[in-house]
Amino acid sequence: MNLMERLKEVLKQKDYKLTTQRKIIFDVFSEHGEKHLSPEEIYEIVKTSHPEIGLATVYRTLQIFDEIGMIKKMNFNDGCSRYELTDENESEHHSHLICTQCSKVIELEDEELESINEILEKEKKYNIKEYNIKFFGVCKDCTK
Amino acid sequence: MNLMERLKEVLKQKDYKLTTQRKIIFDVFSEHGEKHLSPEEIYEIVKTSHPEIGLATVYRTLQIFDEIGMIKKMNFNDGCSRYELTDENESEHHSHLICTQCSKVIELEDEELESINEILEKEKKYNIKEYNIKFFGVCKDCTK
DNA sequence: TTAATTGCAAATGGTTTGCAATATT
DNA sequence: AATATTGCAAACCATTTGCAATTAA
Repeated sequence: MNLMERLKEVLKQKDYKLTTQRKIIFDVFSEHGEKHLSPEEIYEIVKTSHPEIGLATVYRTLQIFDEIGMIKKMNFNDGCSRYELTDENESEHHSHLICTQCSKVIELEDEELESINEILEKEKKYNIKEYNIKFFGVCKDCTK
Repeated sequence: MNLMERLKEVLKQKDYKLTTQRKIIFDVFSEHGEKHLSPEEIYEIVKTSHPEIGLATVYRTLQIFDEIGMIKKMNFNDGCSRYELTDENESEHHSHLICTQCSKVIELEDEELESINEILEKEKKYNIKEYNIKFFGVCKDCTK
């Protein structure tokens, strides 16, 4: 099942309507899957093809997408929230490297995260459902 | 060396003055060491004994304390930033459990974090200086 | 004495909300 | 047709800033 169909299904399931605006905003995520977009950035992208869409709609839509689990809200301490498309497979585990020099955000690869599962095992007594790990350091580009 | 002396020293080292207000605000951390306080909460505490202190001073002071490394700014997605006294020993590594039901924040114990070091080893190629891990789940109280 | 710091009030900027018009089911 | 959603503008709220008065060094 592709992403848009999944969106359609999950929206219906929660009694939300599939509006033109929601489709357009969701498309931005499909086309910028790798990035962590802020509401303002999404608004700017959407405006180029659909100038009539309001910023408030973007915010409300992001809230709903987050609530139904299609995207994930995150905070990189840069003054705004950022959103990333949820990965169907390992949906609730997030791990990023944030470069303290250029502020670039790098997604860590699966293989690099194996040991996290060990920690989760250890922490089972807390009923952990999700984790969010940020490593702060200097990325390869800035190290040069 | 006690905390206040350390503050005094680090402030001087960075050419900041040790003002009455800074002492008062720092005392709040000594007295509420275990909590993650927001600027507003600190302001409320401080006001009871020193009503003349302004909220802006609290914000500016927290910024400086964070900059000089005496406290650490963190974000629990509850609409404000929160600060915690820096631990001299393992200063740059933070790990919390956030209860998704009661929003309580629990600091994880050292022993529970051993495996994090393994990850850090693995990630050395990124020049990692600091990490910040949040586990989301249900705490013991809420599990009952 | 002099530059940093403070308190206050006003400004800022990301996010939310009220409401009448519009679109989805 | 009934209800949710939209766009707009105004409101909100955490945080920042300008400035004249105060204080630490």
